[in-house]
Amino acid sequence: MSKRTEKTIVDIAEELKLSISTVSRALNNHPNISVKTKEKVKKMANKLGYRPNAMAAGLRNSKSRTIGLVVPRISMFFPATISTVIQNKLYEHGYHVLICQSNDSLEQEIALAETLYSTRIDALAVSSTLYTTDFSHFDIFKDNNIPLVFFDRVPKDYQAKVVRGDDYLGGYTVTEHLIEKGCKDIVHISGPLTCSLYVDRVAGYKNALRKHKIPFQKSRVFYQELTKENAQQTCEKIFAKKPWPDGVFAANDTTAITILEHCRKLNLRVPEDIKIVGYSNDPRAEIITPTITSVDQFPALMGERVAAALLDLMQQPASTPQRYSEEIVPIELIERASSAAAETTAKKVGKKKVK
Amino acid sequence: MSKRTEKTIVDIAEELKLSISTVSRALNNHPNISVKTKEKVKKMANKLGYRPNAMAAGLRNSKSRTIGLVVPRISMFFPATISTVIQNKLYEHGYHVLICQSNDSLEQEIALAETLYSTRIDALAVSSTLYTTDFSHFDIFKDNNIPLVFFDRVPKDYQAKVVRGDDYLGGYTVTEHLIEKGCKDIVHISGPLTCSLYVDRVAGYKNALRKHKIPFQKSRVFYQELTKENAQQTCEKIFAKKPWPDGVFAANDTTAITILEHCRKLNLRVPEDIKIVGYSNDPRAEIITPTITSVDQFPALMGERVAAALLDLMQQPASTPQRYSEEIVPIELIERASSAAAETTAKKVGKKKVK
DNA sequence: GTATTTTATGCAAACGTTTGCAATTTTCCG
DNA sequence: CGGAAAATTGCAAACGTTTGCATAAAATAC
Repeated sequence: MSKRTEKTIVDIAEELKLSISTVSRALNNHPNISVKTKEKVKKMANKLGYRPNAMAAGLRNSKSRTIGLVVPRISMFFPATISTVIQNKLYEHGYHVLICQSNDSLEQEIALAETLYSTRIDALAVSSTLYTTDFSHFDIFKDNNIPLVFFDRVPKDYQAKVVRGDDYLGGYTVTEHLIEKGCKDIVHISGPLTCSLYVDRVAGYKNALRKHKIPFQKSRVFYQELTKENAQQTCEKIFAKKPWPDGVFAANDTTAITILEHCRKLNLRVPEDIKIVGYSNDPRAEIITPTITSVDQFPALMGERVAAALLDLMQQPASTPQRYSEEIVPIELIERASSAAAETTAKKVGKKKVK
Repeated sequence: MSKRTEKTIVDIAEELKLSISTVSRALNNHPNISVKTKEKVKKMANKLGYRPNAMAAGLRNSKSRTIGLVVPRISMFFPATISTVIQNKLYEHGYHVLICQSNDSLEQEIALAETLYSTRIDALAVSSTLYTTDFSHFDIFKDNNIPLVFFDRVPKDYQAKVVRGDDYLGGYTVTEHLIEKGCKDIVHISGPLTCSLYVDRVAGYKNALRKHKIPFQKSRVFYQELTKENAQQTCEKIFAKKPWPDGVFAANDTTAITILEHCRKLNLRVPEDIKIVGYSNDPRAEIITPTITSVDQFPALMGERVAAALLDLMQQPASTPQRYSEEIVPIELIERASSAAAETTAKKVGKKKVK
């Protein structure tokens, strides 16, 4: 294999005794080129096994047709689903998506911003690290009029297009739900407050308590990265001394599941002795016994909104003042067995899948 | 914002009254450049907010520093984990990974191969569609000496580097396990035979049966895309008429879970009346009640092997005859409650998490 | 049959790097 | 201090496209 095998439009031009520009235009279906020539060119391109060089084209018109996507991790249900949707949607429009993971490390997120900029992505969508409070590493994109969309984990005070869930309402709804089912002492396991969405959920939690005249107790809220390990530790703390809570609002399903398992070990009955609600509606929530009440955040819908926002921003001329609107994706409480009211437990559990 | 804001090495050169080449070399730490100049250049680069243009560099030396990754879907546990590992590993070495999803559509896979080639990726890793039997759309990569690694769902007769699980052993081990636990009539729900890994698992299943003198019955094997919906339909068929099987070997965990739920509806006790084993060790398998025995395929290890193979192949000069070796990642049966022997059920179930 | 419009093609510059080779400067040594 | 070797720096071409402008060819009009 002698290398030198890469065919270019120059080769096509020579072969056909045409100019390079004609070939380029023919391949791009430029209207000024006659149908006859176009056919000839395309046929020859095929024959020679020509493949366009995206880097050359990209360099020429400073468009990479690639979009950056930064998420904490794709192994988590919620961001994975969103990423899938974004990618498929944008692919339909001829864009590649560079899916990158920050692994919830601010340092990695900063590095990613830098290298993604170097690849001259046409737009960027990001769901930030839990610990990102300063978003200035994304300034480059703004400064250069590169569409920038934040979703799910979004900045608080940073001018940019935002697509997020209704976390205040989520927190409120869950808490009120638990109260209505009879809980008087509800623990909330939250993510760190460096992430605004948890701030909102906590606010919802507090307001629901207030509305129902239940005193808010600082000691009943825990702030932590929502991993299984942390959930286990927190369980130890919660159940170290009585009184035990009769309700738990966990800010994700991994945490809810871990608590459920812990309760099982303590021979606490769920939902009779303690009710549990998670968040995000992870597929595991409806598989475990008892099934866990959770909050659906409609990740597919969010993905579509993000994709639409990206396409929209790329459409409008760079001169257009970037739109900094905020879109809110609805949430829906999915009631399951883990939070059923005591007397209706049997019914509720039996209810699912009534074909 | 007047555009024209993008700084280039030319700007740095002018600012510093240096030549473009010196600037380029300085930024790349070329040994011929004096330390003093390097510092000066880097400082100015910073000051001007210079960011290298990866496309220009890529065009010049026909290296994109980007690697393609094609998987059926990233929302599935197994490929998601592998993708994560590959991406993180390659990122450490300065490569981007374009994670793309074929959505199990051959058509999309072919299109992806084409467009990924156009972006001049430096290497490609792929886990194919269930239905890919003809792999010739990847010929372009081979013909142009672009490293090509297949993993998990790999081709049967196609010259390329391959990293795959030990599916024959997996099928054999699961089947023998069920037999040893007392099953006499084992149904196997397999993926379509267009995908070689299922061929291997079926072979393992058959051989285990033969070894234990259990006749193989064609009607006890089902071939289907392993979705929840298909699993439900197959359940209908299996339990439409007696005798019912006393063991099920499902080729993935989604299927195993669906069967388990179906058995619950039929008031069949698992594992007492029927034992179930899944495949891939999805996190859901150890959350459901009873927990489901499954086969760990060590996705992280596989991801590392794939990443290593990619890096290795990119290292060696294009002239080196491409190595077409096959690496086999081990598997391990993770025994759980769903396949425990009748008499030991209690013990087994109680055993997990004995702190 | 010439002038004018319309349609189709070609020229050449530009995009931002990298790099072989040549040129220049510095260092070193007797 | 002269000259050679070593250390720096610069020139210019190349990577494969796209595109404004100019030109050529064909079609239309008079």
